[in-house]
Amino acid sequence: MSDDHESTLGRIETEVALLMRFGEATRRATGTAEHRVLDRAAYVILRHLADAGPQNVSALAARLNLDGSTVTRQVSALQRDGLITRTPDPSDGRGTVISPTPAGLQRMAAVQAARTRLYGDMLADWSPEDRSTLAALLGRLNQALINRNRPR
Amino acid sequence: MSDDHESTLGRIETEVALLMRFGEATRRATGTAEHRVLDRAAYVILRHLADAGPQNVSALAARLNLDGSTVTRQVSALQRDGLITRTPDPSDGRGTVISPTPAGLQRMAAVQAARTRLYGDMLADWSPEDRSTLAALLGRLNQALINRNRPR
DNA sequence: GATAAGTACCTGCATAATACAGCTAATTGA
DNA sequence: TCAATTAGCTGTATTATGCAGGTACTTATC
Repeated sequence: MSDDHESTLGRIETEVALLMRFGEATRRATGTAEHRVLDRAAYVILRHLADAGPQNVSALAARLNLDGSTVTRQVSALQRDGLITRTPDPSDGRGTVISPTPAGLQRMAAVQAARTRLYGDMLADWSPEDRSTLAALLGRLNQALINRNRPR
Repeated sequence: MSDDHESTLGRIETEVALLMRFGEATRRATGTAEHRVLDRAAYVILRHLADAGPQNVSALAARLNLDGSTVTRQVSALQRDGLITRTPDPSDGRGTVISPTPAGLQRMAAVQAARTRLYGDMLADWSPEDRSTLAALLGRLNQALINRNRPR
């Protein structure tokens, strides 16, 4: 347990906490008017549906660390706005499969593009190496978080 | 605007969004019982008081990207629990200076240590270089966020 | 194949953090 | 002196979330 380790971990902890604050503030500031539907988890849901294909509520909830009821409500809102469709699961009468609609994918892509543009602006003076290093390390950090939350 | 840039930025955007979700889930899971006081902004408030010294509500709100009323309530809760003290600002009769109490600093340090330990566990198999690189890049990312929010 | 146990989803509540609007008191500037 | 500004507080609404309970369906056991 060297001082180096401690201080580096402390810095990581600090920076992550700060990043959270900024992320929340940004989400609040940007998501007020038009696409309020994509607040919070909704964007991540559409994102995951686009990435991993249609799936049911439970799978989404497990993947996104959310309660099933929360996902149910998010999905209902998304359906109300025509961004996803619910179809009965042919292999399980209890379940419903959630699929993104073209409009949903479009909306998601628009938000994604806006966010990506935002990062592009902010990181305009970063070297490509630093950018891809950040992406890689964040990916590893998230993987570590996943492994911790799901020791399986 | 090469494809490399786009995809790297996209990855950063993805990973940050995921990190947010995990952070919220973790906070919810850990902060339930005992030190619920340090939920959300409260921890960051104590943290900032410890780092930057006693200051008034407005300064905290500006620094933490929060509404003044939110900070007022957080500070009230912290005072109720004996973690900060309010003293009249000698140089401005309207203001009150918020100072951490020893108990507050202790509580903050305990949470900080727990979080740091958590990161230590998760990043146990990371090389010291990768850790410090992550810390540095997160710091630069936050700085970029600060610069964007306060173009000043 | 009948019944018990488990699962998927939904709904009704409660909670927690937050913002906004409006208020009072104090400061500052003309 | 008085208008404009600022610091902080309080009332109200919003929003995302979890938990508890209910219903319909599935799976396993005998």
